[in-house]
Amino acid sequence: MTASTVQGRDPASLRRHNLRTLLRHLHLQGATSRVRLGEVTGLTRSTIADLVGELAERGLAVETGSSRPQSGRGRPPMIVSPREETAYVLAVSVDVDTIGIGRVGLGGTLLEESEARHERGPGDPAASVSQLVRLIHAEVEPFEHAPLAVGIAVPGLVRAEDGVVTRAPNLGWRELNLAERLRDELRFTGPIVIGNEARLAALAEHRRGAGRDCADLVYVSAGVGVGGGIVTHDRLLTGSTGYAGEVGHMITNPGGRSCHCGGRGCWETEIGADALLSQVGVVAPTNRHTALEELFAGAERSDPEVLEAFRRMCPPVAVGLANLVNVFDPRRVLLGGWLRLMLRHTGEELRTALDQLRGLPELPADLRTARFGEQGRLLGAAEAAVSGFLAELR
Amino acid sequence: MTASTVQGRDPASLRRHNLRTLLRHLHLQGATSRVRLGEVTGLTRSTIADLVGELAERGLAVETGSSRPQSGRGRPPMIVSPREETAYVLAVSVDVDTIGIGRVGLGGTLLEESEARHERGPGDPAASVSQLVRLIHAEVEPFEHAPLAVGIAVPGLVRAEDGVVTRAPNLGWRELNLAERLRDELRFTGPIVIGNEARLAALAEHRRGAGRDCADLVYVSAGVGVGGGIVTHDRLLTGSTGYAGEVGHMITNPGGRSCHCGGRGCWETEIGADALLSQVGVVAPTNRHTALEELFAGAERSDPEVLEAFRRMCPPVAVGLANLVNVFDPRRVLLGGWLRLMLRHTGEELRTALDQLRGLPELPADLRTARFGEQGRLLGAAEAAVSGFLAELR
DNA sequence: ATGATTTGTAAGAGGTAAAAACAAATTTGC
DNA sequence: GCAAATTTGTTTTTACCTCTTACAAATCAT
Repeated sequence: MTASTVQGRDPASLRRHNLRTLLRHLHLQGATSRVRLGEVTGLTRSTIADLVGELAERGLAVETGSSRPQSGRGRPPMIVSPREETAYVLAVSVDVDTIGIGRVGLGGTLLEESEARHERGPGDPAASVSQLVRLIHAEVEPFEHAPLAVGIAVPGLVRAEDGVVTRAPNLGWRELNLAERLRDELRFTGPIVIGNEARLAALAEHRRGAGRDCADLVYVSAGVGVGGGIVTHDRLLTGSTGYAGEVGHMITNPGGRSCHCGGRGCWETEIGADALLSQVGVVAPTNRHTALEELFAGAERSDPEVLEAFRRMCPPVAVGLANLVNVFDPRRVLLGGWLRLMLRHTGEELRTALDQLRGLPELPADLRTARFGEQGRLLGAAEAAVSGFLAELR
Repeated sequence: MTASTVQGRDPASLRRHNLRTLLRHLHLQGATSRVRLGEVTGLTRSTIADLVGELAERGLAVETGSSRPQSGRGRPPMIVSPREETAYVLAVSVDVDTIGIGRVGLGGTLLEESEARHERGPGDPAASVSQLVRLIHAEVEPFEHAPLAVGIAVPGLVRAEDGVVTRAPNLGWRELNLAERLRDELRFTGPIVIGNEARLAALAEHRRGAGRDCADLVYVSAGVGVGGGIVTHDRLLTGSTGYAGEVGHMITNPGGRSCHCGGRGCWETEIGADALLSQVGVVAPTNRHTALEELFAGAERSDPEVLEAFRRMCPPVAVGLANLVNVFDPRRVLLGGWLRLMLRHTGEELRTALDQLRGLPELPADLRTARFGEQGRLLGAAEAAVSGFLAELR
């Protein structure tokens, strides 16, 4: 993400700004009539016609003579739609064991998706990088047009100013300029945007999920660890080093156990997978993943033991949520991972615990389940890629 | 704060944008040569000349044939300065017992300041409003020109979208549209911006204080209560109801005492004035204010008993700071109120407590004392007023 | 004093969007 | 069916803003 200097200076930048506004609207709202575009942007019919013409020429939009339903009388309007065939981004989700790739059209629909085992070298990102290059090439190969941009979700810290992955402990990466390495090996000149997976999942929820209408949003997802992302003023929080929104390391129990981050009493140690599993009597499982799957399955069939475990977890979960709500004052709080199950099955208890902790009954927190599960990070990577493309649009 | 629709649409809005950019630069950076303005904005000499001409005509800027020191050879540049005499804002700080008013010139200097006892009615804001009107009129009276805007700091919750004071318990206000009431009684058509005092103090630190170069900033001030404000991406956080940044009600001790907010274990109950005073053996003082003054005086002369109290307060203070740092990842943390004294006298202990709690030694928190004390909220109100003026600039 | 350098000024050109006038497509009313 | 009303698209003209270019002014270096 290169820091764009000034928004608008000369007439040309004014046009870029208007083109961007139109494209962003098409991406987020989908097919829109020309007239509606005019109302939204404040531009006149003639200007809209001109701008849309340019978008069509560039292969970013298509105009279709109005589709079916005729609402008023007058001449039926022309409908402008994002052109997914030629205008798409590539979304990549790098995980510890797998790499997911998706092609997402302008407009936000996931056109294709594929997954591969992540063949990574010990501590050395070289193997990962070259596998990424192969996978991306394979994904783009069948299509005539190159992607507009590439977005990559990574389980690690990403410095906002330059997109460098400063630390990804689970991958063994440190200070890796992934975008630069990929740009060199990929022969791709468009924007390559890197982001933390949880932050990108939050972005996906904000743009297309359960937080579409919320300018201020807190997203928390509990799995093995506790990740999250925060949107304020319709923007994803990054902080000065990309650590912002790393809610798992709030200190919710100052006297608690020490955390792998080096801190003490982190939320993650209180409500992470191990804490949850210990509530059903599973301590130090041989395979944490399958143990969790079993627990989740138990929740689905309303196993009383599992529900009781959820109930006992409500207070520590509520402490963290109370903190977040009291500091960020979000319009909505979205819960992912197994917190979704908790909200669904023992939501009443969770809300009660939260209300008791934080007071302010006239400003109740709006807890909801996140819309996307595993797919969130991929969709978020796509959204970040689109934003990157729009930012660099010339 | 009326939500401005689009940034730039037509050529006229482009000019407005450029005028705004120039004015903002002059306000924040002070006198600047024309050439430098061109470098900063990317505009050409001729355009700068034109724009500066308009600013001068409007009484917002003055051009002075270059002052003294000649650096290079060529023709000496013309210097553009904000014109404080005609371009100023009014800053107001409404407090429980006093009302402070200041005249702040474009450029940020406090030109005059005055204070009056706050004569408020019981629960009814009418008396306060009419006193504000009188004080503001008296302040503006001697000057030919009306202020560009008015900014008001209030000890209460201010809804960001419409500037309504939703709750100010210490004043007995609820759902008060202060801006509207003042606009009617004041016969003033310019922007009137209302903000929470702690948030505005944070803004002042960001724009002119100890956080000038920080896009991400956490400000915490402890007095009787614990207030704060948070800046991210160079913007003040407001949240959906203006509660964002109300750090005193983070829950730092889930098992702690109940707080007046209705919550439990709030940071404010852990590190507020009463908690601090109890550390020096003062419980339920007859006059909390004078007891605090005494304690602070003790700190100034390094009274060992007071320093020991500070030391004992380090852990609970550190818990809240660790939370904030881990969630916001700020470039810097600014401490106000008596936390300034704590940092100055027992900073070593505070930093140690913080580091032990939060781990991440490679991302150390940068704790600093805030620059402004009581004056911060007034200067912040002025900054908010200038922002309001720039936003409404036509 | 002369040339180099930097900055200010003025006139003309280019690009962008708005305004106005007109054309096209559809519904409504008869 | 046909005309009027309505809405939208298209074309032309106009206005605005900034840039480019050329030239003038003010200072320093030699």
